[in-house]
Amino acid sequence: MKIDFSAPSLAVAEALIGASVFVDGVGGVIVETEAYDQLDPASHSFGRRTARNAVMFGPPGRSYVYRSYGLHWCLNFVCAPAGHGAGVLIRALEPSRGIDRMRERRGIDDLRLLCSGPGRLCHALGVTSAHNGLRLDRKPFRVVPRSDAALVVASGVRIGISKSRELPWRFVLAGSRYLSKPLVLAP
DNA sequence: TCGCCGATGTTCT
DNA sequence: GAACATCGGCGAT
Repeated sequence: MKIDFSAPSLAVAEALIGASVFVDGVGGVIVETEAYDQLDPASHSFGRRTARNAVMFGPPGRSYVYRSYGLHWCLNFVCAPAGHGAGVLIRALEPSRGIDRMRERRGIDDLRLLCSGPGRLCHALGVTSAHNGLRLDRKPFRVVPRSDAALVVASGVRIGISKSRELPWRFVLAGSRYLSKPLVLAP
């Protein structure tokens, strides 16, 4: 089974929980995602196509990397058919491979803090603007679908946004200790 | 453990 | 000139 990135962002965000992502062999299990799309005021692709969000309007199955608050990088997977401006923000991983490399880059030891946040995981995996627009099925990326059919996915409201806060478009691996923040259910 | 706050670049008004 | 899909440090509890 492969992940179908041409599906809507909500479906992809749910399907990615329990999958693994690696950049040059460094990465882990995805435990937290958020869906965004063109009709969503909180999305970078809301409204019209611009230089920054261009990749979101391109073919699915590519990375969209942007700078957040002038300091951090954030990694998204573009999804839905080309032109839809949809994507999934990868918010947290449970580290599994290249842990020493991650500790080196992050300058901390605590496994739980290595990748528990969108900025943190990009730092740990070495993701920068150089990765913007790259295909996810080629080096340096590798995305492995989940194998555990029994895992439980929970959903709640997204984090750090001011618009469309009520939408339950955040997905997490239920019970994971590697989330950026606890899940908050939709009102 | 929690919450406030500054850092800092890019985008949009 | 304001807002922002964040993080880490600091002081208060």
